[in-house]
Amino acid sequence: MSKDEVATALEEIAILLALQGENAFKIRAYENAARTISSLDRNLAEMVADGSLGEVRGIGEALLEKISTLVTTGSLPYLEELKAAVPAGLIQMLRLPGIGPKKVKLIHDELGITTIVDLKNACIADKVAHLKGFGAKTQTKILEGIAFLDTVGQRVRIDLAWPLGQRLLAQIKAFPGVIRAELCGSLRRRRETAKDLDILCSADDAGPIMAAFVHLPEVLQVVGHGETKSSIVAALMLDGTKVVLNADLRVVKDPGFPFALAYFTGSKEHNIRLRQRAIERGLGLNEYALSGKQSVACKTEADIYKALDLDYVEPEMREDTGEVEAAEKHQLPKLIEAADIRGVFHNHSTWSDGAASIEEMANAAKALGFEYFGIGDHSQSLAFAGGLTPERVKLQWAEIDALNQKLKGIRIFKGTECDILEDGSLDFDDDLLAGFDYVVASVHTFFHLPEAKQTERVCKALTNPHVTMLGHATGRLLLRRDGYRIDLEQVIRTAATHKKMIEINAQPSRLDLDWHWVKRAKAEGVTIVINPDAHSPGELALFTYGVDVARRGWLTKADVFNTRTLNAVIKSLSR
DNA sequence: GCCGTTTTCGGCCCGACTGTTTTCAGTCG
Repeated sequence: MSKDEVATALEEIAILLALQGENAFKIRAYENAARTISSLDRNLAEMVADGSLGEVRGIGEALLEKISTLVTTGSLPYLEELKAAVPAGLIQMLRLPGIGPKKVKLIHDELGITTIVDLKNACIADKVAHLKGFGAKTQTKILEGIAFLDTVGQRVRIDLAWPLGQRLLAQIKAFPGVIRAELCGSLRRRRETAKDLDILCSADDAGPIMAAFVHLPEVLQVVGHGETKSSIVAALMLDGTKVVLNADLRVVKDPGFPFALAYFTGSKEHNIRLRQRAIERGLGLNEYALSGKQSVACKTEADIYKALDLDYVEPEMREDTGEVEAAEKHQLPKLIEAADIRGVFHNHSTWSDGAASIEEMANAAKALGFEYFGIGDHSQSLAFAGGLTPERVKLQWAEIDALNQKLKGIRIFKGTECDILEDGSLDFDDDLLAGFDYVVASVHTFFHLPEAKQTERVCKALTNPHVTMLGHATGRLLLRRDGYRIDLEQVIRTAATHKKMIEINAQPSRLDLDWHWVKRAKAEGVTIVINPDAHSPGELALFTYGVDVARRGWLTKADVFNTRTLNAVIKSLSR
């Protein structure tokens, strides 16, 4: 069983225990273990085998045994027993806003309800309002929640959440009396998806700001309206997609702004580490202050970290995956920035399934400030995407040569996104591949292969001397489709051995390689390349989402190939 | 269920808001 599968199993245990009314700290132990396992940067099976898993913080005797069983046998009797004891419908109920494990348990124990449908009927029959701790409002809230179940509370991709967040933020900044305002939460940490928007502002008088917030034009529903905190459901149409997200606004006094900013940026796990650190120093940290016998004045977040004897941690690294330790030892990397990117390689034109000519794409790349730009249209077997035959490849090369004569200030590279065939061979023969400046090797077919076969297939492609980089390593589509099953550990090692790069595909629906694995790839010495996989001029700008992933994966400018100068890239590709 | 220079028991981050309650539990982040 893979790391992610083990983590999912542990999360499931935590949820099932909560529904049984177990001790909250026991539940947290499972939640923590799930997170710890998914962010391990070593092979889990190896750690089970050599016993080093038991040395990991948060993994004690009981968890070690359960994880070992999961890894070696692929299942866990304890989990199966829990599942058998808890109806699946109860887990669905947890998605209802304002409804947690305690209330779900009561609904089940008192009314024998096991499905959402039964719950809805019980609410309509006015049975739920009479439960202890429930009332008419809770019952109404449950019914509203069921009606919204399919639209609200779902995670949303960052490229959709970000514009909605910015739109709300801009209006809040314009409210009279607002001194400072910022997007916090997972959006500030640049997670690939968001469940809600956390917005913070400072002002002397919170009342008018709360009132104005719940009346913004994007408000679909007011969930809460307190003195300093309000929650809304906000909606916005973006390119034909209706984006619906919960948004919370908190108002604090301006001197407390840095504390609140740190607090609401999270992650929760990172905050807990900071607070524990404050306690060790005889201080207390919350969203208002860092204080002991007297409060420690902090003008910025950096001051807070300094007061805790830590270097400043960029929001993207605040996941409690080693950043606190690194900040203590002054070993945090200086993260790459969008401005460091000098060009991109994996892009499409009308030669295959793109929407614009090579010239239009190249000019758009130049307008973004890029020095070089690579076309990597599809290869022949991908007929549905207009894959190029060898004959058309040569015609395309001639066009690129002509454009390189004509255009100034941007160099176009001849590339291909060459399909990896089922057996791991490539879709063009070696002679043709040798004629490209670079080759992106990608999987677009046979997603269903068993993990070992898929891994062997991709690793074989990586041994081809003409391959430069691996495209979208898992084929995942965020919130829509899991990636194909593949042992990324082995893929990364193979890439390292054969000196191949791995792409961070910056399409917001992909963001593949995932940041957890980016960290791992860096540790193995693999060079990363950030590509927008642009199918139109406008999509070139998506590369910044790839930079976000790189930052979450702790990459510096030096770790990323396309931060290099044109001359350095030419030199490297001609080897 | 985990952890330990306060070490094998008794803690485990903490505050806002809501809805239910006459002082608080549950939920959320």
